[in-house]
Amino acid sequence: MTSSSNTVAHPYFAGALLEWYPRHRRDLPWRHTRDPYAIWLSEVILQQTRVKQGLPYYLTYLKAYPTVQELAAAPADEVLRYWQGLGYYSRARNMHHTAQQVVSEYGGHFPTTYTELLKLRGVGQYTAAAIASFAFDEKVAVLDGNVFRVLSRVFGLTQDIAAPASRRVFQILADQLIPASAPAEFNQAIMEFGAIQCTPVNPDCLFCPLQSQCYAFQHGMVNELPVKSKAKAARTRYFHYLVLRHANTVYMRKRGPKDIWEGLYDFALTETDAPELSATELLDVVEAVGGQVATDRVEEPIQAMRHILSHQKVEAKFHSIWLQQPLPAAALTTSGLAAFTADQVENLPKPIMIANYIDKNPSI
DNA sequence: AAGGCGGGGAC
DNA sequence: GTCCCAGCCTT
Repeated sequence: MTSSSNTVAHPYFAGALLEWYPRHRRDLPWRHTRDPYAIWLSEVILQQTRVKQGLPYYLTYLKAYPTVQELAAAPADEVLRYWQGLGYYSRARNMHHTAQQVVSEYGGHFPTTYTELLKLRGVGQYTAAAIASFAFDEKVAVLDGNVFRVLSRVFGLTQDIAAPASRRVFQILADQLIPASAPAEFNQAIMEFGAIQCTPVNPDCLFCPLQSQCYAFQHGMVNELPVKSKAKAARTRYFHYLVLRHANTVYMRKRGPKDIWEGLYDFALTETDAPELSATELLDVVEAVGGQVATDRVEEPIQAMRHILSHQKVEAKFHSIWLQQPLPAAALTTSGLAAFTADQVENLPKPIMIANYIDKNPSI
């Protein structure tokens, strides 16, 4: 615990935020609804995602699936296809599962309390608090990256915000600060304040309404707070994609669990510990999936792409390979590959790197 | 408690 | 290059 003087709730904190909010808030579509479905949709999309990036996806989903019933009834691949490019794809899979559960077990109506919302898949403490307060006016404080930062600076909390154990301290403080008269407004206000004014870099302290009560500003520690331990370095992986083609089809396969891009489609793949893959090894892989390389079209120029994720760097090489014959049925079962036309490929959910490769090679 | 899981934008 | 974003789930 920190010294008690730092954690005493300031009487003017909520008031200052609630005064600031209506004068600075952005006009965002999910702020015009009390529909728990729409609010849930927006909150799942905005997990670890900036408003600017998530906004078009929100509009897309609400148009494609205006109600939870329509989302529940949609094909899983279609739900995932709309998510393409947004990342953290388990959010889309969990969202689909929860939509079906809300329809089948809750009669199409979302739970109305924090505790019940927390039981839904893909709904954690933040999202449950957001829905409970925004849709049902429950007095429960949200804790997201913005809130951690604002509270850390204003109240001088030096706990590592990356450590799960620190959460308790921030939650207790936030629960003291949130006013019973305006829980939804307070939650919106503190997050918006963090996103617009109390930013991670170059916060606008000069015109900050909390300046006089901000521990970090008064102690010259704005750039020191919040304390956050560094993420460990990303590992590098070497992917060799075999873009197997025959006639007007290309072979793709759905990626499995326990690796990146679960449920998305890419090509036949072999992974190595080093950047290189010899021609012999390449042909071995083609053979392993039951392919016979056409003698006159062994390989087009190899294309290379690099893709950066938070936790991995993927260096991919694409080998375009024309097959003499379609892959035999038995090989398809073993490899998980299936033949798709260009139109079908367009509608498959794909990692952004694969989508980019296809865009650069329109012949597929 | 720690690790896995995306992609983009700001600096 | 680094950091972080309206986090959640699994181990």
